[in-house]
Amino acid sequence: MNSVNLKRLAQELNLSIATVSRALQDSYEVSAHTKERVKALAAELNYEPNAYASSLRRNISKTIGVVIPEVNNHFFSLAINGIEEVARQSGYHVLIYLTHEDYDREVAITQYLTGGRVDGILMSVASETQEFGHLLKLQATKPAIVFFDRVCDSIATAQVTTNDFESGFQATEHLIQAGCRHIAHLLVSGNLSIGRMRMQGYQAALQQYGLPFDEALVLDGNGNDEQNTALITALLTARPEVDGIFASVERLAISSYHACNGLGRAIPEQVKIISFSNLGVAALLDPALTTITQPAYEIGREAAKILLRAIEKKKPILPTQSLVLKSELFERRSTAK
Amino acid sequence: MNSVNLKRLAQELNLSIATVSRALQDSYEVSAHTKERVKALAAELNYEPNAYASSLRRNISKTIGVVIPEVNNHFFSLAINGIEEVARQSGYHVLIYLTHEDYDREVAITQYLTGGRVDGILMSVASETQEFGHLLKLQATKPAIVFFDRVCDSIATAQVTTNDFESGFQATEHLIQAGCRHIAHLLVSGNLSIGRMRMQGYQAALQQYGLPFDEALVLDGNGNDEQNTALITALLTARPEVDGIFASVERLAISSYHACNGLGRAIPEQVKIISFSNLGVAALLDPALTTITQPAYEIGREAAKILLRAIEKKKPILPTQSLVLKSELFERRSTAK
DNA sequence: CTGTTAGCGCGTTCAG
DNA sequence: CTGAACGCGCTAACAG
Repeated sequence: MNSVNLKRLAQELNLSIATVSRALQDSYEVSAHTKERVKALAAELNYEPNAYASSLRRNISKTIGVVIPEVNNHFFSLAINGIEEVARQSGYHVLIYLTHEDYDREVAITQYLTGGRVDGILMSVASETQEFGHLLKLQATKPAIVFFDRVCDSIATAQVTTNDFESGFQATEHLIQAGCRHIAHLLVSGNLSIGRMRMQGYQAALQQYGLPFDEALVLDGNGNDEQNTALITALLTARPEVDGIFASVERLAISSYHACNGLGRAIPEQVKIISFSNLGVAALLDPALTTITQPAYEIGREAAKILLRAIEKKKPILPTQSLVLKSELFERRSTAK
Repeated sequence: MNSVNLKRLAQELNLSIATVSRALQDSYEVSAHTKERVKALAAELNYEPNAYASSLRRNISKTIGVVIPEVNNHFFSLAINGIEEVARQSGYHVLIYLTHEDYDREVAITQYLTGGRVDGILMSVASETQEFGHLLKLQATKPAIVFFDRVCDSIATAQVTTNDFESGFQATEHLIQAGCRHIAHLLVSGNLSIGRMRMQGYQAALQQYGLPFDEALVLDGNGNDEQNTALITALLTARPEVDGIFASVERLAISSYHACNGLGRAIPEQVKIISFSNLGVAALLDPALTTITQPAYEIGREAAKILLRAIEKKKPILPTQSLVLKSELFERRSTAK
């Protein structure tokens, strides 16, 4: 272990530990001269305070935990980016935990976090999670929580989300205005709040434009890519009138792309595709795919800001601090019509 | 703060703090009966040990730090996945720090980590980093370090890398065997070890197959996507004989793809492209792009395993424990010729 | 088998 | 302005 501690500095300078401690904290009750001496030696010996001793004493860890389903996803990794940025600026450290959409892991993780390891938590709940007892238990102990993207309404705290209903509406409207009359919707994990909201936006748009809602045009793409492609191919074969596809997640847009290519349906002449882009891939796939992008980086930043502000002020986080950011509909370079 | 601590348990059970502590650790010198009583109450009150007190006392944090350039990258996020997996299994926590390829941040981060916050560090050095003083300083204090992917040879420790020279050779050979005679190489950050190795593999393959090395066919793609696309377009225009492109990173393969499309060069009939895939995108772009994929997840796992094993055994990490994993050349579904 | 004691390194009284 | 003393919650050595 690193043996450069306050005691060592105090000995070398013939000062007491208390004075050294105060000097390093720029306490007003220490002479400028001693401050200089102390800081000089600290720098020379590469003194770094022991974070755990400090945390133990002050009951503050300067650490936040990020609990997310996975990291290998454009949305979440951008969010982490934003979180880390804000945390670093405020001198906080970031612990990361992946649930892999597994309920049991989520419970185990929240249990660790009860132990005072973190001052606050940023969380996106796993798709499997249906019970929220572990979150209530967590809330009962110290750490502040802010949910982002995948929220939990049972807990009274702030949430940072995107306008999924509106975006779903907008996406569908985009296809309708482009001339589509038979629009399929590919959703994922009906269990997730975000999927439901997007779906509702889809239905609302259909209704507003006087198009029928046909349940047969809604697919649940829970399988792997091959299975999804097969499902979509089957749908397009059975219902050749489908002229638009609204994919709730990017993976399904890619499967749609392959399905259309396989069937020789031209994109976008015969079938127009619009998709949420959480992978950042579709934008590169084909200029003809229109994407809706969540402001992942900003979501991370804003969620972290709310959390850190609450921690620093030692105030509870209120649901009224929730934020809804806007996704951006991104139409690729105009396709040669 | 959570006031369920050993003292509280001890009081309620009329036992000493020490006994409660031992019981919770399944010490052999505690009666089965008391163990039961203690554990029952601990479970009931949701006792979770204070991690910092324990760390302070035992001088072990059960935490590792991961220092990487960015997280929004298929390679690094998969690596984190592997790291988190191994860490979780061994009861370790994972702190994450992003350098954004910035030398000063890297220095600041390594300085924090001197403070005993972590037992070990997994690191991929920033592309900007040329001086390694901060890493030497870090090594002088406690934490064990293992480098992965972007290594630092000045530090005597284990590294987990991929066979970049061989892969570069193999990629070039693949193009040659497919009939290419004028192969361009797109590299990135000549400063990075991995880029150099791939480039050397390229040169070695050319030599072995008796093809000339033409420096004009090597581009450094450090700009943004548009700039890179322009550069490649210029190259392909100036040197129409180019019939193969070996991209060192995926971003450049995508730019190549767009450049070829812009010039009306058919892929793969006129130009064959092969690329390292660190984004996981190219594989979806076009079946005609052949990719070389680093086993990112395994790299993360193996690096973490080496690190944790050393920590647990309290033994220094030797360079001889280094590992070289193999990248996989992944030829997409045979393109209809 | 259990209790007492002594720190880990730091921040914060309370005295001077 | 500085020092002595205490305790955060936990573990480990030493007694019994």
